[in-house]
This record gives sequence, structure tokens and C-alpha cells, in this order.
Amino acid sequence: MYRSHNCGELRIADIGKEVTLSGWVQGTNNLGFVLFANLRDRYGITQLNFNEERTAADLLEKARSLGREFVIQATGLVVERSSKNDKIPTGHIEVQVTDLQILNVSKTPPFTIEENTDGGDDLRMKYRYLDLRRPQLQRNLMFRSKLAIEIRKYLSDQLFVEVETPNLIKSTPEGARDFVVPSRMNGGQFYALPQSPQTFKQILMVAGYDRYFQIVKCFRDEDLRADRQPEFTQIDCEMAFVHQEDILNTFEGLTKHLFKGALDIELSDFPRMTYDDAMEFYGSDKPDIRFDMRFVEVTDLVKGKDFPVFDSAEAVVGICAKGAANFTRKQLDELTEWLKRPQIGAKGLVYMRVEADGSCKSSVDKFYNQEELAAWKAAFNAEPGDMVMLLCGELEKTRKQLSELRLEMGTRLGLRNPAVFAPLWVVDFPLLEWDEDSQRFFAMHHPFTSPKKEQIADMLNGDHETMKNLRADAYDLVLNGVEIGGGSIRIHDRDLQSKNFQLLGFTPEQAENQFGFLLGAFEYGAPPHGGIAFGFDRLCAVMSGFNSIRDFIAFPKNNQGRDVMIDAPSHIEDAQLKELCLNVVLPVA
RNA sequence: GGAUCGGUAGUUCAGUUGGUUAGAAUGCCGCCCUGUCACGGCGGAGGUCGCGGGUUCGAGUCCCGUCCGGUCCGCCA
Repeated sequence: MYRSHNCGELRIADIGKEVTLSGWVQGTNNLGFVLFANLRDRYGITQLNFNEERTAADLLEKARSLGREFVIQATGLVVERSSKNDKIPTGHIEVQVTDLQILNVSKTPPFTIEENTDGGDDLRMKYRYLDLRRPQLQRNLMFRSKLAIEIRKYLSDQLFVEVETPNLIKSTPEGARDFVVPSRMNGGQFYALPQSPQTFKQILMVAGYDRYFQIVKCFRDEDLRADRQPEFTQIDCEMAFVHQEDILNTFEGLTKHLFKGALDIELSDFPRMTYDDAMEFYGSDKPDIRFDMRFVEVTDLVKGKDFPVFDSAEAVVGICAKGAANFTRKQLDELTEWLKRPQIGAKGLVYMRVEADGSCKSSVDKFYNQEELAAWKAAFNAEPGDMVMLLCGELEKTRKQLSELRLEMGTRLGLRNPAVFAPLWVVDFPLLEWDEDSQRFFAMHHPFTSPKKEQIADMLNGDHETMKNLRADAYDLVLNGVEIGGGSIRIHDRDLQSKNFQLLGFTPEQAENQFGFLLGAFEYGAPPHGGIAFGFDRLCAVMSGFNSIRDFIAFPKNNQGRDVMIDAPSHIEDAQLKELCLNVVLPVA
């Protein structure tokens, strides 16, 4: 027996018991007459006591040889501590050790295994097995496991069936770049790893499994971000015989269940906002509504006062930052520089602070008198102590830039508390998106998304402008400014699906070649259906108040898509290449 | 593909207009310590300043190139 108890469970009530614990040596504290060793496992830390008077000389010698991260087994008596530690749950007891086995030694780890490690990201990735010993990452992975269990509980209670779909499927040019896998048995041909099980879950609807879900790995060969990995996990769901309303309700229920079950937080009903409103008032299709600071467009109000920058702009849009009037000139200049960076690309920032006496002081006082500034104040409902900030330019770009500024101001004003949760349904997404470069439509969500029922006729007959204005039964679930889920009602009619492919620039042959199986399935009684997929990694991160999903993935990839622990990807043997009918030709620099 | 920040002791970092022997903290090793828990005290070891080239009497510091890492834009149906 390696252990009778774990390192997190012994309490005052256990005093007098003989116990055996196993774990890792967190560290030792040698006071000469007494030596303490902290023994750690994923349940907690228990203090071991070796004493000059009580402990046999050879045992004491062994204890003095212990180094950090040695794996040991210790047997002894649980006793009350003479000086207690209220910071840890086991802090009132310790184990007087009578037998000690060193199960394995350890090199000194390159960084400290504790809550706030001294190790940098790169190093921690290389020694991921050490990083994963840290309590933070252990909490994260256990939280993830807990969430997965709660998801299965809720969905199976709702009669969802978990079905596994294949990982070796067919490559399609739509959407993200595919990861491909060469086929040995079909030389020169390739599988693709799924970007999502989209078509399979629709086929499952045709097959009559009217409620499907899967917690499933998906793969996209695109550049990485803190919240984007090449392989990531989705909670993938699909339902038949449902309208959008049924799906929103079901998955609002799931989300509430997860918050209750995992965080003991009761969420009230989720607000909904149309895509158009989200863009108009927040400049983003995933607004963070933990704070207000909505956009106000003041183009007409500010034009015609001989301020050339505004006069020549398509749109002037602004926000009112409550209580930000105390921002100094230096801070505002810094903010302006930040906005001018190529990533954001604003031309400049116009601001107006409302002084304590209600008067207004702007950066463009040369062009606007007090009366005119008072009109600004009214437009923004600004009060003394507030700062109005205006950006101008082309409408769409300006909104995007202002969205960045809004988030930055929200952060600076402390309005984005990670322990506060503001879910939001964004609905009525456009069906299609016109791409100027390639002069064609792209599906905003994906090519299987249905237009709104009442617009189907428009879609079948409409002109270019009509197409641009088509709205879909497509929706995103946004949590604290992060898109954590998205879905749509799908097309279940063969002809409508063909028309959609045609609008998206597929020839009938391409449509047949790539999605013939789906079109074929639609000819055999496809029920109305729709679904949603959640980004599971993101959900875990946002619910825990983290920005990076890497802390919730056991073995993530770095920015270059590399696993630095196993050193992948890597070259393969020539024999292997030959078997796969592959020739590697690297581009010449 | 692009922008930007960084790379100095095991680790996290500091390092002045270019100037003596490159520092701190932490970790590690040794000694001391009758209750530590971020223990404390004393001592010690530990450096290819990412790599290559250049400017200079002299480069961690300036210039060019390159590699690696972080964040972001593009990209992500």
C-alpha cells in the first residue's frame, strides 16, 4: 500500500491515526533540531516532521537528503502541531514520520513548482509535466474535467445522444486551411482532419438522431493566438425539429447549468442583441456588455464647424467614459499613440472632458464653442467627471477602432472584472459577406446556414443588394466579449442548399464533388434542424477568468504551432515518405 | 505575410552618454539555529550577455543580419 490517505485530507479529527502518505517533496525546512518536509499531491500539502530526539538517526539522515520533487512514501503518526498554519486546510496537524521510502529521486527542477512560479512560458512548456504539477494548472484541468462531466449530465438528461464522428475526412477549400493526412493505401490521396463535424452531425439528423452532441477535437491550420490553438475542443450539438428559439433556450439552459454546477453562480436570462445593433452600438459582433459605454454617432452634430478632420469624415462616432475626466494629457497622448498603431490604425483622437462645474474642455476648442460642446455633452449624456472620446473616418473602420478604444477604456477604468459574467446572444447575423478582393460572397457562418424563412424567396430571386441584406437564423453566444459559441438553423432542402452553393461561387460539379453526400442525404427525408458549437477551451478559460486557453489544455502548442515538449512537428524517414508517395520540396528562400 | 516587445547566473530580472573584475533576488551547495511554513543567520559555487558580422583604443550597451519566444494585425466558412 502506497498510501492510506492523500495529502489534502488529514485534519484535527485524525490525530492519533497511523497513516501512510505518498507524494512529491514540495520543499524541506531544516531547523537543525527539527526538519519539516512538505509533501504534495494534487489534493493538497501535508507537513512531515522529523525530530532529533524522536527520529532514528538513519531516518533523520535520509530526511536530510530529500530534495525538491523527490517522490516519497512516509508512514507516521498524525499529531497536533504546536504552531499552527491557518493558510492551508491541513495546517493544524502534521505527521511524525517513523518510516520513509524514497520512491524516486528528482533533479532540481528548472523552475519552482508553486502557485506563482518563477518560470517563463517557454521553459514551462518544455517541462510541461512539471508545470502541470502546479496547483493552478491542476485546478484548471480539474475544472475542465468537471465541466465536461456537467455537460454530459445536462445534455443526456435532455435526451441528447453522444456520437463519435470520424477524424479522417475529406478536405474542402471553404473555411479554414485543413490539416491533411496522406493515405498510404490510396497513394497520392489525402484525408483532412475535421475543422468541425458539421456535415456529419447534419447527416445524423437525417438519420433520425434528433438530439446529438459530442465533445470533440477540431483542427484548423491557421496562425495561433492566446485564445486559438490548431487543435481545440468543441461541444458540438445539433437538434432536429427545432426553431432558433428552441436551440437558444436549450443551450442557455446548458450554460446556466454549467455556471451553477461548476461555479455555483445563478445567471439570469441572457439578453439578446441583433448583429446590426451590436455593430452599431459596440462596433463588434462580440460586445463585452459587462459595462455600457455604447457608441453614439454624432456625425451631423459635429460637421459644418470648419473642423476639416470631421468635415471630411464619413462618420464621427464616440463613447462617453464615465469618470475618466481625470485622465492626464500624457495618458491621452499615450492612448492616441496606441490608437495610431497599425494594428488599430486610427488617425487620431478627439476628446472632451466635462469639468466639475459642467463646462466642457475639448482638444478642439479652436473649432467648437461652449454651446456646441454642450450639445456634445447632451448627445452622450455626459456628466461632470466624464470624458467623451471621438473617432472619425470611414464608418465601418471607425466603429472597429472605437471598439478597441472602448475595451481599453473599460480595462483602464476597471470595468472588466473577470469574476463578473455577462452572457449575451447575438442574433440575426448576415447570411453572406461580400469580399471585395475576390469579388464573391462568402458564408458568414458556414455554407449550410439557412436564410430566414421569410427571405428564402428573396434569396432565390434577389439581386446583389438583396443578397447583401439577407439575414440568417444564425447566432453567437458571447461571454464577457469572448465568442464562446455559435450556430445556426441549417438548410434541409436540397434545392436551397444547391442555390446557396451557387451563390458562394461553387459550380454544380464542385458542389456535387465536395458535398454530394449531404445533398444526396437531403433527398431522403431531411428534417428541419439546427445546432450550435461551443469552444470548450474558451469556455473553461472565460469561466475561470483567464485570457489564454493554453492554461486549460494539458499539452498546448506554442505560437509557431510547435509542441516544444515532444518537439513536434518533425521530419520523417525517407522510407516513410516513399510509402506515402510523398516528395518533400522546401521552397527556396 | 506584417507590426511590436523581449533574449544577461538554474530561474526571474537590473545593468547609466560605449569604459575597472557584469550585479540583485530567488534557486542550488555547506555550516549554524528548540516549531518553521515566503523561516532566519553566515559562507560558497554558479555567466559563450541567443548566434554571426560590423563600427571603435574599448561593445551586454551602437549598427546590420539571423535564430528563438511573447502579444497583436492579416488569417481563423
